[in-house]
Amino acid sequence: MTKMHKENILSKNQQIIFNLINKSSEPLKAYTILFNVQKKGIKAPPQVYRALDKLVEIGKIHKIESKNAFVACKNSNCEISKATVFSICENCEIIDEVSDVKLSKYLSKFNDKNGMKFKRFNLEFFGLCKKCK
Amino acid sequence: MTKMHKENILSKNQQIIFNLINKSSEPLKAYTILFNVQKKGIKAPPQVYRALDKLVEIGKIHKIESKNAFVACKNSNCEISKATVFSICENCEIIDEVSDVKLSKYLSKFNDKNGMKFKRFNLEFFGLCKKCK
DNA sequence: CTCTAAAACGTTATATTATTACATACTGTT
DNA sequence: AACAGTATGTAATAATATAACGTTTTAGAG
Repeated sequence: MTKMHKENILSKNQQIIFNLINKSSEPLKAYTILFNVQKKGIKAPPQVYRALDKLVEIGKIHKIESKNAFVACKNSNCEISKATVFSICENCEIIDEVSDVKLSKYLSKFNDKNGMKFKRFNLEFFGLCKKCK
Repeated sequence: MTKMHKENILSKNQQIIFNLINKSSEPLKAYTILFNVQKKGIKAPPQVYRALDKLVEIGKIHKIESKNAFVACKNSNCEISKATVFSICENCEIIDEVSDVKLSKYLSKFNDKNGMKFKRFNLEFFGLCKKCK
């Protein structure tokens, strides 16, 4: 018998905000999201941040820390939400989630010299994308 | 003849702020820095942020993106300021710069499938440190 | 030395990002 | 129905960061 997964049905606000992020071609910032969902009744920052926190927690979206922006996870409902790798173009700011199993495994297995056991990591690569170089 | 290095003499504000960060046992946030250097005549946020930007640029300090905090570089005046790796304890928030040549080389050589050439990366590992686990 | 361009500085105001605090409502058990 | 846990709505405010000025200092070039 395979491991059961909780359905992770999204609440109303979570669904609205996830839909917006998911159909966006670029990472969205919290206040950009807020402006775009006000017509749907989400009027205040805490509503947005609470939904974002939850969506990050369950792996539906990721936060690009260096940009304070959020993207939908592209990796099959994100089994690897605890192991994120992004590529960021320093010119046009286009951001992609890097899916490299070898890299992810390598990093997931990494242990430092202080005997610290890592549960999670976030890696952000910067450079110039094809178009901008 | 060996390659010449610019001295990178710090300006007054840069030196004050670097000294503070360098002697701190933990990452410092911009406004914590501001409060701590007001007696030295640095009174406004832009003065702090400008110095921080410069110090990051020349590799004397690094920004921990997930914490909006700054630490002094521990790697011999930081030849590798474009390739940073940190370990962060999720409980006590202690942060260390990870110096693993193999890891750094592996990541520096990494190229993604979109033909993007990376110039820089930042990796943040999260877990529980020895004490907290 | 003097001129100049770049870097650094000082200051005010404001923009952007994120949280606290508290009251209310919904959801899924027992 | 009663309860616990999650989600919601709202107002206020905290924390982080930048814009836009004008001035001063620094480091080289001539």
